[in-house]
Amino acid sequence: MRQGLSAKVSPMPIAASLLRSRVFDGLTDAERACWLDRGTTATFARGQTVARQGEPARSFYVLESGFLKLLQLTAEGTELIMRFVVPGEPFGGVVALSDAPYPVTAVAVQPSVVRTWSRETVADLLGVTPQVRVNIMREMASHMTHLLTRVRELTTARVDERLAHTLLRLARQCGRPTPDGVLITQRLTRQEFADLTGTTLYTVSRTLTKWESMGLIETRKRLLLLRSLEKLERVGGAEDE
Amino acid sequence: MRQGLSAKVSPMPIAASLLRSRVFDGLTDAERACWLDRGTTATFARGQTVARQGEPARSFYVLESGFLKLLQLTAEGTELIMRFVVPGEPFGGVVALSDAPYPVTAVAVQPSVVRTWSRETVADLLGVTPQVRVNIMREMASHMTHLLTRVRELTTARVDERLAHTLLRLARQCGRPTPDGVLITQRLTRQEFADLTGTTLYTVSRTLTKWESMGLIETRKRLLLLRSLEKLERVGGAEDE
DNA sequence: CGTGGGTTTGAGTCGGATCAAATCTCGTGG
DNA sequence: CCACGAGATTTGATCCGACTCAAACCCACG
Repeated sequence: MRQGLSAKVSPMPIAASLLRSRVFDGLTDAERACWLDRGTTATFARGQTVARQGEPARSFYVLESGFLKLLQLTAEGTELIMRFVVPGEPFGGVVALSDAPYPVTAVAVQPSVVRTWSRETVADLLGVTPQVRVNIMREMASHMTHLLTRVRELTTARVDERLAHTLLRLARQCGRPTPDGVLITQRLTRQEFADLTGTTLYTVSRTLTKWESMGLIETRKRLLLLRSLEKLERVGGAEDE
Repeated sequence: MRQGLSAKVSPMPIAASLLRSRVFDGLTDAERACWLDRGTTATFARGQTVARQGEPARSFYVLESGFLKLLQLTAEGTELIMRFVVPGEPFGGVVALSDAPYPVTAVAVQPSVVRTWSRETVADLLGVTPQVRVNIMREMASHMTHLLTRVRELTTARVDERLAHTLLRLARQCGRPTPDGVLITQRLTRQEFADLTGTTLYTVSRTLTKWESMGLIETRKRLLLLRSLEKLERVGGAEDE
């Protein structure tokens, strides 16, 4: 049923992204090792589902490598991307600690390796290293804040402004600096930008084209290059050309 | 001043809302009493601000009596209501446990009494009763889920549908059953409904008027009476007349 | 009574969704 | 290595929901 679980499971790899993950802040090396030991890894191909919205939460995850999107599906099937997950980031924590169904679906955008802990294992390990609970809460608090500003933007800001913020957020999360600006290191479709911003792919296309002609951004081999973060930040109020 | 739980009648119910608050689930009576002891109460008149968005978080709160709204302000001054707080509900918990500025402003809609714990006191008490941390996380998880569905609704649903959901949520939070339907026990202005739904007071007015003429709702002395929750739930897809 | 906050209602406008179609890209297999 | 086809993107034309502005109205209150 869950396609993802057919993925292969291996015990050995030591992922650097896990070691420096902020969920393990404040732990000793031994404690970190203990967490890693007790988790299993699973790999997912592009498009596979790691966890499904509405299912009872069975596991806590940290992404080792790859790239995931967390999304909500509407009744009509439109998908809305809540956020992306980059290596080192946890997900499913919300519910490994309270008990509720997963609030979102996690899908691999790139081939991904995920470290997994069962509910019981987490409960067990938290007994030994309660600091992790605090770290997870910190993550939650930060997502909460993001969601709040997103709700605010959705009701007050124009599409242009929201798209600009989406790009800036992506730049922060998976951008690489280059001489000409910040390159977003993921190939995202117009549709995905739209799902992320809460608009349609057509509007995204038009807007990006406009910005490209204004020299704000540039598309290089399917990747987006932001030439000026400052100017992007100012989009919204000052729409002229 | 604060005494054991062995019942003592007083004109002001002594924090009954606090005793049954879900933040204190799983605690013994003694532990609850301990929390209550260490908190101080403060009262706020209608319109006063309890905590301000952006300020460093100094306290954790539980509402004893009254009614609060948590809102975000935009640069232009538009306010957007994130949620209401009814007696027994905590707020500011997000940040008493991580450390970030308050993500929202809390304003008293009705004269309110608030129990307050300082950051340090909370840290102290959590050492003794760690269960409270879990309870707070459960609250956070539930708000998170609400925010997620709200974000989804804002991008996909029509105003009618969103307003209907707003009313249903209010009914759940502060509704009282009557023979004719559920009465929302707070006098909210059209503007507040709008701030809550992410629309304008004009659209709210038109929509409510329409629903009233359809017999879905009714205004009684400034309060809103929902005559049929079921029909309200079906609004959105089925707009006809 | 007046006065002011809240509400209703009307008319006009526009951002952005929708639908349709042409064009581009790139991975794939021949 | 090239040509093909599926998916992605661009662009145009049209339409509608909901915001905006303006004005009248309704009440609760002193």
